[in-house]
Amino acid sequence: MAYNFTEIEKKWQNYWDEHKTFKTDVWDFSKPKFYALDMFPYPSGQGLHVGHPEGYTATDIVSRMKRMQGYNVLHPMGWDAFGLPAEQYAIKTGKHPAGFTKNNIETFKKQLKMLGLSFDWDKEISTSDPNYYKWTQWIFKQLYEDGLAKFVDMPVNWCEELGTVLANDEVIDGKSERGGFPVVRKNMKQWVLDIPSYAETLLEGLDEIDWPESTKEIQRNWIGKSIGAEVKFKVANSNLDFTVFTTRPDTLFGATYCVLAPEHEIVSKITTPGQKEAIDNYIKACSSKSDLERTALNKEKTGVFTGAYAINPVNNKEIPIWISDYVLCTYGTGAIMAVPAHDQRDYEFAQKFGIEIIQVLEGGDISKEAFTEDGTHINSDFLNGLNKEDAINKMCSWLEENKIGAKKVNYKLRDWIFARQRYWGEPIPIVHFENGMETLDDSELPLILPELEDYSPSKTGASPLDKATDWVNVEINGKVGKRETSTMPGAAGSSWYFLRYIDPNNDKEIANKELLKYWLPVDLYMGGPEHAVGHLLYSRFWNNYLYNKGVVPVKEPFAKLRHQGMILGANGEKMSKSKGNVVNPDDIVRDYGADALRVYEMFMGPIDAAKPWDPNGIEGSKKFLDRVWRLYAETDKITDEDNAELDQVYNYTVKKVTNDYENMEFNTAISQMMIFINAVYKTNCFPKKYAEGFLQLLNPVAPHITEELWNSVLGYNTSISLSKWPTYDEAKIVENTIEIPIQINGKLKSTILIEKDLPQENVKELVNEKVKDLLEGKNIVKEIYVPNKIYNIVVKG
RNA sequence: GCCGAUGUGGCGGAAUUGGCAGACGCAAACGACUCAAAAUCGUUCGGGAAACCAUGUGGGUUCGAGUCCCACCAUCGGUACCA
Repeated sequence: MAYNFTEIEKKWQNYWDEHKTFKTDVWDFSKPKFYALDMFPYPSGQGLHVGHPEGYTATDIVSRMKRMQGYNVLHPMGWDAFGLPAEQYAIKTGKHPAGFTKNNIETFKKQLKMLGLSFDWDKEISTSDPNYYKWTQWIFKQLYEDGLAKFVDMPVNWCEELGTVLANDEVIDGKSERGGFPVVRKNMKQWVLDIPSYAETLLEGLDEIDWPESTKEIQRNWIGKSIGAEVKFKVANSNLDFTVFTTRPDTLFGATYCVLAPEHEIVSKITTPGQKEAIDNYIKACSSKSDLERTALNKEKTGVFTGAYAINPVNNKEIPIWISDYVLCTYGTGAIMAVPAHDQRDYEFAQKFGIEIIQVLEGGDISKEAFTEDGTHINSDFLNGLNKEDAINKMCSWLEENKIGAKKVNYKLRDWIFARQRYWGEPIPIVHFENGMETLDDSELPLILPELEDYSPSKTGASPLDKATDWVNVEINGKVGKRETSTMPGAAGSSWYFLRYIDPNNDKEIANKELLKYWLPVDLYMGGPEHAVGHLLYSRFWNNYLYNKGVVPVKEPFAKLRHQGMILGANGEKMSKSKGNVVNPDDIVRDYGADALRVYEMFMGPIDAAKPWDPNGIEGSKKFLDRVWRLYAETDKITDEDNAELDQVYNYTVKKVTNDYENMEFNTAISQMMIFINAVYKTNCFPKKYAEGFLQLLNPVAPHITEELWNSVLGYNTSISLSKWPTYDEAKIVENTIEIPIQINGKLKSTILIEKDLPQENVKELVNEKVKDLLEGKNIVKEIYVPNKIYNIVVKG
């Protein structure tokens, strides 16, 4: 018989709600703490998809086990409620985003409760709640006062279709991450956060945290540290100069020209009259190119000679100055020295425009391509004979002595563009006056979003908030000003939400200091790998900043991070409506129950791997739960007697499941529980203490059925969720009789049963007797015995 | 191009980290129960008649390799003129 999961699951969900079973007393410092966090969802109108329960179940399993092991567990959930999709929907329907966001949250919450997740709902937060974004605004204010939030005129990623600027991580292949609309470079006055000033801190912090190595590597690449030198070049026949950045100062003798970015400020000053027209045309052509065009055209080098020459400081040779868009104004100094013999890009450029190529390193064939590896220096005066490392050091010293350059570290990491010309985000608490700007006083926070008739953005870069004239025009201390009308990006609210869960209703500070000290860092953070350089970098930045201010007690917010892999459709492709392979968790819960869904998603494979959904797989998981149910509720096997037959498998199961949960290897934990149940089916008597222990092991994965059996079969009237985690007896796990494989020349020929720790001589005797026939006429060269593991005989002839 | 990850039966995946490859589950086949089917309970289940051959391919180290080393191929992620 199959059990009535619909009834049972509802019953226990209500029980947990009514009894506040999972409410965390954050002030109880008597126990060790465990903070288990999920990346909070954006409450879209689509509701939950099957990917959500995967990560949430994983943290829920660990949370439930830790709770039973005596930890004080914080396991909260909330809503990343500001963002573009809600706004696009508001524009289309004219409805206020707050209204339908609230409805979406209700739907999400209902769906999450239906999955039996042990969240403490008293800690719930939403980023669009003024009581929450008051503190997002407060943090912004601190950043502004400390000079890390700046209002600057700079080229930004402008998406006309969305009517807003975008951060670098929101632009993929020259198109907007949301919607795939074209993105162009445009100069605008923008709010940016100075994340580059934290580049080194963010890089170093990666060494201290337990994160997937691949994710750390993505962050390292994104930060993009490179060590080199800056070198000053004088412009011939003028008193102007410019500075280049290079990682290969050792190749300076091979520099045969310089290239400036088209936007470089010195270009107009050095261009000779004869070259002016060509230069102006080139600059014009570059500025109208979109990012997409620039990247698409990167195969063929283009550029124009300025007519001016620079003086190579090491040998006073005059070398031509060109401009080209292969040099970016946003990296380094926007100017390079070009060494065509030893840089592939310079090589292509020099080949195309017939510029001299001077080899300064031995090796390679520079008639075909640049030689970019290490080698002995030649044609380089005082560097001759040195290798790369020594030559770099010697050149840097020389540059410093002669005051024409110095060692320099550069990072690819750019300012975080922090304003969006949109409605549905946190208002920036700044007022612009005739002469300057000011932040709002703390007492004025939260600065609440005004109501609007029309949420649509303009194509010109004006924010929808500009239309709220009553709100925009303010008078502060007798001065008349205008509010800042751009809003913060979605990643603002999510950069610190994990702090707020700890003390969600505090109206004096972002959270109580003592509580932060006890609860931080997050012990387990679970979410998709797609946030590697967005959210996961921004929140580390904010947390490091707040640490420096003494607001939070730890530098790194997330001590351990794990990713859940994507659940693919049954055909192995990404789920999508157009492919018709979408699995809806509501349907699965209705047809099989939440426990079966949880078991299946955890059993599918390693948590971080991408796995296809198999409709038969969910059946199999349900069958396993039915088997457990029948064993407990429909047989008389459970007795007070002992059963030595189950000692080994039971104790091993407790050990393995406990370790596997700890290591987040849920698929093998479930396998072991299946092995245990199979063993119990084969025997006549199921000792009650083992029956209890097994239910406790299964509880984190399948909380409803285990509560029900704990209560109705084992007769407890308290929740299994609050029971004490089972222990095991190591002595009972070790088997006394061991089957030893016998190999001849490394190939398995036979096996033999021996007593554990039998002396080698005795094993040798037994083995040789066993494979006597196979050894006939052969010379035994060597015998290898790995005690209690394997016996290998090497023979000849 | 560069950086990172992955590659094991018909399928999802195990393998105590160098020691019996294929645990557990799905699918399939057969049997029991049933008038019958479903459900359930058993049994079989990488290939090959066997010797043997099998963990993407080709080499290597080792008594012994899915696991370590070298070269390559494929798939997936990240990144892209970053000097």
